[in-house]
Amino acid sequence: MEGNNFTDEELSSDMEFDLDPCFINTKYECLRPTPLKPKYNQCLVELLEVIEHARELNGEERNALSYRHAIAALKAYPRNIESYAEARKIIGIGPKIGNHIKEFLTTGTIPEAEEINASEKYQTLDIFSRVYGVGYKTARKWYQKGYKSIRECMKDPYLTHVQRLGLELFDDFQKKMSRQDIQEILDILNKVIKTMYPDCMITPVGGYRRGKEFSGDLDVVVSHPQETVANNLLKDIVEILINKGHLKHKLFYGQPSAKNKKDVPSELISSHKNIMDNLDKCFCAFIQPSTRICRQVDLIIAPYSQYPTTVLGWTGSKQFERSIRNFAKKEKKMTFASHGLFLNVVPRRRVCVTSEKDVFDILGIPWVEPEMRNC
DNA sequence: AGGCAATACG
DNA sequence: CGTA
DNA sequence: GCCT
Repeated sequence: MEGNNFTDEELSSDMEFDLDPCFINTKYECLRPTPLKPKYNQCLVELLEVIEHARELNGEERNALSYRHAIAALKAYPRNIESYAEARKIIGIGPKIGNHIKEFLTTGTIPEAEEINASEKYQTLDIFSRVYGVGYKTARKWYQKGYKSIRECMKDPYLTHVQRLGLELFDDFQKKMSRQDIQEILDILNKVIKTMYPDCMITPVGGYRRGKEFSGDLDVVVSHPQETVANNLLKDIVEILINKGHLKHKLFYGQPSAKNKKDVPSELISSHKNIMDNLDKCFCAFIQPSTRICRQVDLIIAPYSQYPTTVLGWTGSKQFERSIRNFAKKEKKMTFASHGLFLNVVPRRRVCVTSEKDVFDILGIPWVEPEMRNC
């Protein structure tokens, strides 16, 4: 070190190697805002997302998760990454992904991502996995059987009921909804549901609430101040939507059957009587009047007391949800789920919340607008 | 070396 | 177990 | 694949 009379200033003023001070460098994505459309690192993020998706299709979930962490950080980063050293300082970017970034900085692309994009196999797996009811296992099975198109998959003799529906509705479900399309459906839901239950609360969640310009589906959380009324909510709503000709199919219909069976060491879980607090939901194919296109609409019913956590839990993004759950468990000895916030002490205790912000406050997470939860 | 979100349905 |  |  002798002879090197660098001042602190000089040592740390290599902007190239310093993280932007505005960036919140954390492994918990929920602790910082992540915009839907970042101003920086867009191209890099797109390429890394290609690799991430390929890992998922390959069944390498943990590997894919690592890419997701890195991508989330880059989306939140307030300027373009300019060096390998800079990238490596970001929590979540290790040697492998760091090398991809180095390649990108010198060549303008990532070879592995280019190979994946050019691969017929991945193009096909990608299509198959977009079918409702089909994950990477089924997609790969179909690919191995030699299927090349959705049409060929429809001839498969082992389709589940849901997969058959997913294939039949594939073309419609592929069509993205504009915010106006979604508003049209929301207007109908509001009118139909409030005519029957004037006090019903109806909140659109999912990507729409996060500000997405186009959505593949619409998620809606419905609740009612009177728990007794809320009991038949889903059944009544689905029934009336069918009667009015809006619903074409039920893709998934789960009810809160009072079966809290299993080894339950009993009474625990909640201090209240809400053990049968399964959320009920109906994923359905909804015919949009103006276009006659079948839209995937997910109706989620929440007991009034769980309304805030359900809205938070269904707003996403997927990574934001994983992050907030992870943070709650690791840093606060709590469990967060759509059906509530719990303190993991001896008798596991439900923590009452009256708003979405309550959850952030209790967990000690700075408020993040829905539009900034796009990690 | 262990963990990576959580949970219900078919 | 596979999917959402 | 990355963090602890």
